[in-house]
Parts: sequence; structure tokens; C-alpha cells
Amino acid sequence: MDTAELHHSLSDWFDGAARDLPWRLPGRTPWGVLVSEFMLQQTPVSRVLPVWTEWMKRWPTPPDLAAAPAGDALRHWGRLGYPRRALRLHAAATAVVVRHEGEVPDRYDELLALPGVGTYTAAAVAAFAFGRRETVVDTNIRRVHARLIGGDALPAPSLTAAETRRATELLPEDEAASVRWNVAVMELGALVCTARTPACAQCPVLDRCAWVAAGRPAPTYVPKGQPWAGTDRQVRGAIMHVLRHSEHPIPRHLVHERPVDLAHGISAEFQKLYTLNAPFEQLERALNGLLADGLAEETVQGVRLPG
DNA sequence: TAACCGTGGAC
DNA sequence: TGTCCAAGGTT
Repeated sequence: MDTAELHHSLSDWFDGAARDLPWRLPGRTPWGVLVSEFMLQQTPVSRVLPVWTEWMKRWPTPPDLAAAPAGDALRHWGRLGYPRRALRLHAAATAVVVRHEGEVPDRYDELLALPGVGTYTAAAVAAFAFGRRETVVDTNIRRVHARLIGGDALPAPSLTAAETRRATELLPEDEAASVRWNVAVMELGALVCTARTPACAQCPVLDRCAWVAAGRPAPTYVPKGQPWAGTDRQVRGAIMHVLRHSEHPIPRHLVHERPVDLAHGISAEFQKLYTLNAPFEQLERALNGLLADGLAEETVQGVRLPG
């Protein structure tokens, strides 16, 4: 197939459609790109934007973040979700200081060795921060390839070796063109070739799409829903919410006992936790899990974010 | 490998 | 209204 034409079509489309995201602007730094990739893991751009901006102002370089307590990173992570990402980003900053003299490394294997950096993030940072030719495979790229090339409505439930092979085959040989291709396919997946209701009328490669040619068949499997209400994740999230907003350590008993008087010196942040009405065993399991994960620590005064 | 890990907006 | 989903990583 003529992939050169495909490359040009998407590149031209990207010129007019690309969003002006701050981590893409000319003044961006590799650190800014790395931070954005951590925050964007399973998290929409719109929610990342304000947190990223504030984060970069507070910690403009890896040594800045490494010098701060891990608890500060968790606090300023806010409500982005998956707070272990904040912990790992802090650990990654420390590793950058220890192993790389405070500069984000520019090689895939060095990036991959950092805490919280997997195959996607390592490839994305190498490509987008350093202009390297890398096989970038994220959920957007997987979906675009599945439709455009594979003729399927959705990619397989988990990443397959065949998908990665296909992504590598589609990558332009030229380094600069490969970077552009990666970001353009991602953008197409984010803005046009979306999961729920793709805007095919706006698609620059509609006439090349195998899925459209096949009559847009329905997905061959049903995505597994993520249960939420009543789960440990919900309880952990509620406890973390309390810890983020607490100035002082919280006595352990307050985590699993409903206070007699909520208005008497007890933060309103507790309400979210108490209204869950979680069983004692679940509260214990959630709290102990947070302590084991390093998301919280226990002192004689009580439980708090790590120092 | 599949389960686990947060959060909130869109439809 | 409840379900689905968002630039994944780790174990």
C-alpha cells in the first residue's frame, strides 16, 4: 500500500487541526514532556492542563521536584487520579538526579528504566522531547490502526505483538517525519477517530479507512466495565482525599470511626469518606494498602502523606 | 496475564 | 442515570 500518501495526508491535516498544548510549544523542555506523559496516563487532556501548568511553575526541573517531600507531590497532584503516578514521578525525578545529573535522558532504554515509565512513555518522551524515531503505541494509535488498517471497530483488549509490529511498519523512515506521524495519529484518535462516536465526516483519511470500507462493523467484543461503587479503589481515593487536605496527621481511629460531631474540629473532607459507609475491614484494608504502597505513612500522631 | 490502581465528564 | 472512557504501569 502507498504509505507515503497516508503520511502526507495526516501531516497536512495535523497542520490545521493540532491543539496548542503547552508541552508541545517551542519553549517546552524534556522535563515538561515527561511530566505531561505521566499526567496523561489514563487521564484526559482537559484535566491535566491546569495541574501541569502549576506543577511546572513549582518544579521547573527534575532536581526541584526531587528536593521536595513526596507528600508535596501527592498534594499537588490534586484529583488527577492514580496518585501512585505522583509518587513514581517523584521517584523518577530522583533517579534522573542520581543517574543522569539532573537531565532527563534522551534514550529509550534509559527512559524505560525510570520508575513509572513503561514502553509507551519511554517512546513518547524519546520522540516528542528529543525528536527520536520510535514506535509509539498508545490507546489512540491502537484504535486508529485497528480501524484504518485492520478494518476493526476497536483494537484487542490488550496490546498484542502484531499491533506493535504494524505500528513499526507504518512509521516513516525519516526521523522528523516519524515524530510528526506519531503525534498526528494520536491527535486523529483523540479528536476525530474517537472511541464512542467517531467523526468520520472530518477524517482526512476516510477514503483509506478499512473499517469504513467494510461498512463500519460493530466491535467483536464488549469492553469490560470498571466497577467503582463499593470498591477498595473508591475507599482508598476517599482516604487520600482526606490526607491531601489535612494539615496534621490523622489519628487512625478517625479513619474508621464516624466522629460524633462532624462540625467540631473535623474537616468537611471527611464527609466523603464517611458517607461511603464502608465496612471496618475494608477501611483497614484500604488504609493498610495505602501505607504499604507508600502513599501514606504512620507516625505516633497518626496517618499522613509521606514526608 | 489479567487484575488492580482514581477521577470526573460525556452521553 | 448508569455506563463508558481517558497520551498506562506494575505485579
